[in-house]
Amino acid sequence: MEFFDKVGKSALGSRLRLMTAVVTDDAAKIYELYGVDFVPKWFPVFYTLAEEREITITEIANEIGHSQPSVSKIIQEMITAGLIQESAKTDDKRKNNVVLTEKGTLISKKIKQQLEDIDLAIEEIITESKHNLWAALEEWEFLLEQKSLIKRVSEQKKKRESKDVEIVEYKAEYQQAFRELNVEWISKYFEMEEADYKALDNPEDYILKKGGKILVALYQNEPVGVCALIKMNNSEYDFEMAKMAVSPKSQGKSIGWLLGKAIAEKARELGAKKIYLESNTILKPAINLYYKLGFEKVFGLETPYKRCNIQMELVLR
Amino acid sequence: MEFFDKVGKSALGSRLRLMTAVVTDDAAKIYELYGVDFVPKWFPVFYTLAEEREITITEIANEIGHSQPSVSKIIQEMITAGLIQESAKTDDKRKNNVVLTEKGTLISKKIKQQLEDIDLAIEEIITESKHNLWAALEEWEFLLEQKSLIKRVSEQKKKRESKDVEIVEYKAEYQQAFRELNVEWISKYFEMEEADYKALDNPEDYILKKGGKILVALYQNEPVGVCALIKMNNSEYDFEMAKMAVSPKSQGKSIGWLLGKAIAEKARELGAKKIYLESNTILKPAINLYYKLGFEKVFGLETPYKRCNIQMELVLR
DNA sequence: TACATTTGCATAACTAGTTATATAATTAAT
DNA sequence: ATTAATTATATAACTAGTTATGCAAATGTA
Repeated sequence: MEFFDKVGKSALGSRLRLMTAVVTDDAAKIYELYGVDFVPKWFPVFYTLAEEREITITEIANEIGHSQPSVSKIIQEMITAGLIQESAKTDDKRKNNVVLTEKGTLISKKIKQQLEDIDLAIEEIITESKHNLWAALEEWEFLLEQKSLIKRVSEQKKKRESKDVEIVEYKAEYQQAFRELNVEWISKYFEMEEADYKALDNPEDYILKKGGKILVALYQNEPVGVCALIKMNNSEYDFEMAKMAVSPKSQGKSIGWLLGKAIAEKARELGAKKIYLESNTILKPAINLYYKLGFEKVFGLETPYKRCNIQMELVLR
Repeated sequence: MEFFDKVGKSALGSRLRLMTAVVTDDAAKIYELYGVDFVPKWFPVFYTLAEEREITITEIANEIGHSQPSVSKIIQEMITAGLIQESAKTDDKRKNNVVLTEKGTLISKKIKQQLEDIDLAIEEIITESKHNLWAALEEWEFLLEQKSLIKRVSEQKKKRESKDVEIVEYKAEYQQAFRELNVEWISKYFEMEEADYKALDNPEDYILKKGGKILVALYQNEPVGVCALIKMNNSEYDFEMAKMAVSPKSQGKSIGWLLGKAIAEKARELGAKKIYLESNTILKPAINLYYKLGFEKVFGLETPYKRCNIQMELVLR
């Protein structure tokens, strides 16, 4: 199909579907060729029964990777066709154990030769081809089990989008964004406090002039995240990382991570050995981010904020 | 899936179906991730429209390998969703040309980034894997186009079955089979003639004692095909190949071919340079076989059989 | 030019799967 | 010993495709 060369790999699903149709269409013709009264979709169920003697419907479904209702229907069809029968009931009356009938066993023998021929035919194609479809499917089953396609795509998305994120120094024009982004999350989870208003209304005086820094994350030139480094009066810590806020609309672009990294770098540039932060454990994603950035729990410093119930530090190196 | 290791390659269809399901399930989630109001099955049609501007339903179907009704339904859904519209009718009033709406064009742009991300994610899997699924599918499409799976399987079947065919010399116990197999086809297509009865009722006297030979094809120890080499009174030919008959139930096992080859070999052993045969052109598969065995048309010999309308010879070397 | 054939599309009916849900039997927990 | 939760199955409704078929328009042909 020329189409697939044009579209690219994102049409993998369509390409697989077409190949599946080609193969299963021929499967039906193959049973006809061998004069066996058999429907291709029965095969996985039938095979399992031929191997396992006696087995429940749900067990078959798990074995062959179908849904339970699918197997349930197939079983009914095969009972009608006289290939299988319900076996002597077990003690568990919910279970519907099934076994091959005599006719079923006969067909199973008849089919054996056919399966070998198919095996050889497919083996022949594999020999003719450079890329082994069977082995590729096996590998893909494993790789997608390890990390699903949606996970992989979402990682690509993040990677691409975080490339479009730019971290810049605070300018007066970002004051409104600095205030709004912080007010948004603080008032959502807690209540705005005196110290908040001071810093957010007048970052120039309350943060920058005291020797602090503010960084802004721009996405498509719009400020979508902010974070401040506030000078502390403390022998152990030079700076507190605070007022980190990321617009909910821009989540999933690793903006928090990029801001945190940049702030730590900035603190290092300014000669700090350790930085400090205060937060609250109900902010799970934030706490998670702090751990990822390398922060560790500490105890005992005094704080003007009611909402603080966890304190952390990051040793810079 | 452990199941597939057990079953073997004949479950290729099932394995493909499962992989298709895994991939297309995630496809739906991917559109959700990107906040696009879009159904995965629309994609091939949508892509074609985005590329080709204006195109008919049947053309799309051919392009993407779907059936026409499938595209027809998808088009209807996408019209309802406002992504495409019927374009200014062409002069051919049967045709239903469709184009993207403005909304459609917008989504097409929005989707571009997404497609690139998917492409990269799949590329990543390909890099991680030893066997390239995408390339394998491409190759298989080509190889199955060249020779379908059913064709390949049927060749395997023939190959295997012809191994179980044994060509043996005539014995008295095969007289009944020799007669019946021949009577079956002769009386089906023509009428039994005087010369037939003589040879079939008493091959010992009429064929063997005159220096001829009869070979019998056994399949699972049952006689399923016969062929005679009859001594001729002719300066040019030593033998006539005649009374070849194969049981209709045993067709497709190359029995005719094996008998013919064996008869030619036997004639060579007996010192013949050329052998001769008579037949009728309504027996197309037979004539075909004779050509395959190397026989060529000749003209002019006299024959006792009414049914003869073609004469052939095989030069032995 | 009239009639047969072909083409493009829509619709209906089918297929092989799915998810959602109901029911009965069993097992676990109080 | 009840009651709640879980398990095994069946059934219903849905999905994404297929073939079969009918109709109207266009094309080919005697």
